[in-house]
Amino acid sequence: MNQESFISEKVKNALEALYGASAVNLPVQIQATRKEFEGDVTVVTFPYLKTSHKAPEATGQEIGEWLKNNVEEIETYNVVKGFLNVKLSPSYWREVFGGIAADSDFGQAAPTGKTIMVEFSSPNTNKPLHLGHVRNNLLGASVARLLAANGHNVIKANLVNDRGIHICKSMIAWKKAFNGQTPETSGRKGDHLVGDCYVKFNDLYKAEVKEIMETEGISEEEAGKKAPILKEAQQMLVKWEQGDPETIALWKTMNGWVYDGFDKTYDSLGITFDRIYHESETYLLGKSLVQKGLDMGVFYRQENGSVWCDLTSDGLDQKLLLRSDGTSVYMTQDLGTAEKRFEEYSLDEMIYVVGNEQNYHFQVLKLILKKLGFEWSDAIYHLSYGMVELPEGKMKSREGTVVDADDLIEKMIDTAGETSRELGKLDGMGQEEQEELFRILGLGALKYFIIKVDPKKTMLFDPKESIDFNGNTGPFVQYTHARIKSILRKAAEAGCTPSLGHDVQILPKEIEILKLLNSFPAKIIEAGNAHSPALVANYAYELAKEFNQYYHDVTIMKEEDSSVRNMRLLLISVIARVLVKAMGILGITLPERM
RNA sequence: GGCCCUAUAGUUCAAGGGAUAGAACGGAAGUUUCCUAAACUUUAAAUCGCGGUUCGAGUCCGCGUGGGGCUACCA
Repeated sequence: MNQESFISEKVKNALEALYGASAVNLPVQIQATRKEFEGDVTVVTFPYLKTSHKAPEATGQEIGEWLKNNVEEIETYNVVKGFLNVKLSPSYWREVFGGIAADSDFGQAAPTGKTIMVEFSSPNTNKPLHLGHVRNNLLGASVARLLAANGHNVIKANLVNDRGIHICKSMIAWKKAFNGQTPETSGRKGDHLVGDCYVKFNDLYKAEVKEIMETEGISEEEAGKKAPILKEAQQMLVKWEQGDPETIALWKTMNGWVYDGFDKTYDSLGITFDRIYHESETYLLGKSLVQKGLDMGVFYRQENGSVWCDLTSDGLDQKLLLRSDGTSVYMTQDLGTAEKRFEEYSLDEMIYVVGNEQNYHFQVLKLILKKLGFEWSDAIYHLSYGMVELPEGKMKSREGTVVDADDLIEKMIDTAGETSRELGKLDGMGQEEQEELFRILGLGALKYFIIKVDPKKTMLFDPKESIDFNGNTGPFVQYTHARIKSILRKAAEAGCTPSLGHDVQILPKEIEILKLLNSFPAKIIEAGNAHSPALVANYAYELAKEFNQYYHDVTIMKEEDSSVRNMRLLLISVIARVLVKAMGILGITLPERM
């Protein structure tokens, strides 16, 4: 229990004692005391004025006096307007310190027994991953770890879009322009090679359309429909659906290249999945739900045979669920997939990490599931994130401004290397060790930069300037950790053992740090409830900053009193541990030295 | 047209209805005999506009303005 919930409970006792049993239900507003005031925890007393029938100051005094007399851990209190600042005793903090130091997995919540699926990444197999996917992947992976830290059983799922007309386009272009080329013979990473095919298809298509327009003198729209290469792609899709062996074989081969390519990107981002779904296997799901909806009267059938759900009474539109030719749409598939997942895993929550351009889709998905009578529709959460924009605006593949994930990662690692060399930090480090360090730093910078931003906001990414290694960044936290480890190594060499002596004096500065450390578990819970790893990132930064200032202000190895020195060593070792845990949730490794 | 998101220092981001809106980068000025200057200290600089709810609003509500997204028998 941290200091805030501790005081919160005591305030409830005070309210009951002072104002009667009914006062227990009054809200207890607790916050950390601002630095400019004396105290550790602040109680906001405005909500009690009506019950106490007294002025804010008098009410604060009354509650403060009761707390001081009845709670031995409370040392003093003071009242400023409607704010009651409570100061806890040194022995309280000593106990807190000991508790944290003894908890080897501090910040990890006990198992809750809840199962949560997080679906993220969900790429198309016709183009390599880009910056937008990077935000998706980093967000999804860190939310999954955050929920795991909250004690939930987490299933990381990836729904790969491996079928449809777009895949056929890549296949056609490969046959026409890349025949015989493989990732091995071309030296091109598989996902990039297939991406090239997709781009090539569009080039060929455009050329055909232009020619038809000129020779037949018809509009671009009409010519677009007549282009032979598009017809070929459509025929190929039909063949695919019929299971034509040759088509299926090529499809499998090319998708295989893409998966190899994706795996490399996932690997460098440190991303894994527990369950991979392929749309080629799930796209027929949901059709049975259409019948169910018709039977229940929540769907209706038009004369042409198409099936719809009327959502106008909920402020939305009509939603198509089955085309007149009997084929299903994306929504139908998503309904079916959701049902299957909840059945298969008895999920308590299902989180979709998908860009905000699909907000409407998920609004509709939840609503239709509710109308179909699934109680778990409320357990669906769309973790919607904003786009990543470049200084010149949105990424546009046509203008070649798409930031490729692999290029980006490589560039980050290179930059980390250059910076390290400039700073001359590489003494006595082997080549391999150096490269591993550059990877850790480059990716740390990238991950932190992206995760620290509130997911729902559009974020700006400036490839030239945005990635700093100073300030509120991943490398700052990494640097802090490396410094602590360096001190601890020296201490170990000198034979010092971090420990908390019985009568060691703990300084106010140190109590500040203990407050911050002690709020870590609550921060994890708060971040988990908000599905927001950004809160964890900001916490880690705060803590790292506290350390840097602290270390500037106190002596450790030079400290003559060995019990004080050992206490400080213990304190910084706890800081290091909490930093590792917090940054681990973000998927960021903290180096031992740098 | 309808629906959703968003607006905070020059810039990129914070701020569970609470006290004097907090950092970082960039600008100005300083600090190297515990560790590692990727650090630390000092300093200038902001809530889009108008109403409302509240003891108290950057935060909640309404209207307006700017930015973004969605509104396919595409996925």
